Amino acid sequence: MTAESTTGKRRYHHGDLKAALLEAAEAVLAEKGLEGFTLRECARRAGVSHAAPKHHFRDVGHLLTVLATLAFQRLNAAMGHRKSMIESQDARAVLQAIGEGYIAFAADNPHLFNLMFNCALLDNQDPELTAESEAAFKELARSVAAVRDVDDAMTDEAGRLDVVLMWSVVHGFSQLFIFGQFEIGRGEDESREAWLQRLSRQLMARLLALY
Amino acid sequence: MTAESTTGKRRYHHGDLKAALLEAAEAVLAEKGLEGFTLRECARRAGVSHAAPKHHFRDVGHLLTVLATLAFQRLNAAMGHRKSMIESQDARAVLQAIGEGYIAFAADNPHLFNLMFNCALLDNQDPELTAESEAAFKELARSVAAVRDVDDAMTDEAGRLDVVLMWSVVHGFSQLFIFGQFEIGRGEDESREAWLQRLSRQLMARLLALY
DNA sequence: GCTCCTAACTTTACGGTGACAAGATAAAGC
DNA sequence: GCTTTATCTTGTCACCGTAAAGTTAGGAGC
Repeated sequence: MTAESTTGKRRYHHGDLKAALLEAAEAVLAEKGLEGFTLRECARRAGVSHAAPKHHFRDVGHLLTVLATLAFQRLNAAMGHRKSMIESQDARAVLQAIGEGYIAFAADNPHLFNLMFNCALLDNQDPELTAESEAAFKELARSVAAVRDVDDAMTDEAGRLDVVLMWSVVHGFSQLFIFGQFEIGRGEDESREAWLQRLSRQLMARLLALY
Repeated sequence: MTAESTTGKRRYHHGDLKAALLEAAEAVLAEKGLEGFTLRECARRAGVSHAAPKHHFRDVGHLLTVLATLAFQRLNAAMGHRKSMIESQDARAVLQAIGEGYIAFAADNPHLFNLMFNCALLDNQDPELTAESEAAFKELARSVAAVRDVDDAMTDEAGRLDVVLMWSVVHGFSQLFIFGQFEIGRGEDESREAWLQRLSRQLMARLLALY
């Protein structure tokens, strides 16, 4: 792909700079966080000059918007994967899987999660971004509808409320977990991963007691 | 206090620059958001040179940490106020009031809420900040304990889970509401405030059905 | 009153940032 | 081969946070 990897010499034309910049951006985001994110650092890692990104992205907000769109795709994939992993496709089990998938994605990609839901630089009018974001929402709403045994959860007031509740729980938990607010109740002999898995499972189960 | 307000002339010594900077900081945060926040803009609004803040705050992170500490105090006050407003001190009514207070604060001060829970520049080791943050958490845990009719909600596993659930709901809802993710289900004839009030009330009521 | 000390603030400077304009280069089309 | 065009570089600008050094004013001791 990039000639550099084979010849070791830098070409004037990168080859696939757009993808390379997005990859670099995610790495920078993971290392430095949103406040430490800089476009120039991305360019540096991709091995190009500081002005090179301009040709592929309008500005830093545009790059982040595209990255967030990809992140939403991965969130959707994560939820879908969890859903496909369970044997019984019982509505309650599906909802549980969707919720755990949401939380697992957030815990695995805290920097991306933060980007998706807490970045003022994002262009929320961007059609591709909103499409992916709505897809995530609809996946969740569909699961709630199934548990309520209706076609569309958003048609009646009670259904809408349950979707809001469900989303709030998984989102709030993810956020607070990432921020480290729950560390108090963690046993010392338990790994962070195991603890998260247990907690998210219990949380969803408790919530399902409403039905 | 500041001589400027009475004489109209700028003094070399401000008088109460620390407070003035914090006030300016909140205004800047409200206008420009966290990504548009600059220390120099704060200094400008306080009518001092760009290096003046250095004497009162180590760096930009320190200023934001102090501001976040004040914000947590206000969150605690908001919850306490809601709690004091209800006539019956029934445990369920109290929990409902606490939750609604949390959400109301977030909706009224989205910029501060974002600062408190989504800013990597904050010094989470700061004792004053952690003290206020823990106070908020304890207020919530206490309300959950009362509903469960126990002294301390954090002693048993089920109690801890309910605290986590409760916090996740109010926090996640606040976050998503601020981000505008719930605009879909809003009637056009309803004001944003009335809608929020109704929604948060219903949300807490639905959650209380667990008990 | 005076002097001295020190905290509060200003000025100046440095490296880094995003955005923009203009120039250089290579790849692709004819 | 020649031209066109997209891609990338260099150079510049205003602005940022931080630091060092200089300036001012308020207060303590006399």
